[in-house]
Amino acid sequence: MKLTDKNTKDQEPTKAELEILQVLWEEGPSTVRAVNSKLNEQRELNYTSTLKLMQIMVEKGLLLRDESSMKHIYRPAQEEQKTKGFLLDRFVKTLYKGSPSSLMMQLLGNQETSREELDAIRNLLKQMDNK
Amino acid sequence: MKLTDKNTKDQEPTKAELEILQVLWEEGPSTVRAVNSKLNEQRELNYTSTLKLMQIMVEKGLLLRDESSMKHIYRPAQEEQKTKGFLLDRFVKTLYKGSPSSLMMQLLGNQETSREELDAIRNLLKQMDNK
DNA sequence: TCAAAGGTAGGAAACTTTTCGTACGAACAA
DNA sequence: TTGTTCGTACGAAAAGTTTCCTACCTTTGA
Repeated sequence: MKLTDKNTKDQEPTKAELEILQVLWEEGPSTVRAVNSKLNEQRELNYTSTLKLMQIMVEKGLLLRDESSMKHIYRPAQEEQKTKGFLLDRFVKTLYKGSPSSLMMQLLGNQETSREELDAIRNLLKQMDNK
Repeated sequence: MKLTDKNTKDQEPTKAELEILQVLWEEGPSTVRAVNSKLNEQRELNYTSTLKLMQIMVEKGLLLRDESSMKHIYRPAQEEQKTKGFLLDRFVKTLYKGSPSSLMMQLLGNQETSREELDAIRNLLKQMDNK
């Protein structure tokens, strides 16, 4: 992280940080051990590695920590939707010149999308019309 | 890059590498100088930095290089759609459990999407029906 | 009581990615 | 011819990310 970003509400979780956020969004506020256990279902990772990363995330403002008990409880500083929305916007901007329909074209053309998914998208558009 | 990945068709351009790919997709096969000039419209970046990065990308197999002239000509090894499709799939998988409609919901709910964009998406869905 | 288990903190090592300095050859203009 | 410009190659520094070792404290069970 650049010096100038130190206090500027950086956002922008790294890959490993995003993994941790996903666990916390899914499981709710958790201890380091709980998060680490979850991560270890996917890959091997030392307890202190997870601890260190989560400590860094507190410094960055990505996580909040309840220190009242000895076992600290961590939770995301931002809501899941807000963070993912932010990442999505950047993604569309970077790869598709900010055009959602371009992204859609890629997405639908790219691989088979299930009937359910297509219906869900159609309903979504209908709802937009009604507004 | 891990040793074990050295020869395994890595894909997965980094952030800076993606910038270079975007330029080459947009401008067509180019020299390092041309790419660097383009990049410098956005941010300051030394010529040799761009050179080094593009050399690395050749090693990784991300770019191809025509060395027949003194001024080497670089071009992407993969098509734009293929690479972006790959990145998009991973993005959906990582953030939205592989559900395109979830992503859409976020995208459309998140910010105002223009009438044109919505129409384009509707047409896209119609075309899917006709298949 | 006291050893074992489980917790945090902090620093350093290992990797990856990004940036640039330096060396050196080829082309070109004066 | 000769110096300036423009090109590549290479190595290393700088920056960013990830992993883990070690120290040390608290809790708990025998």
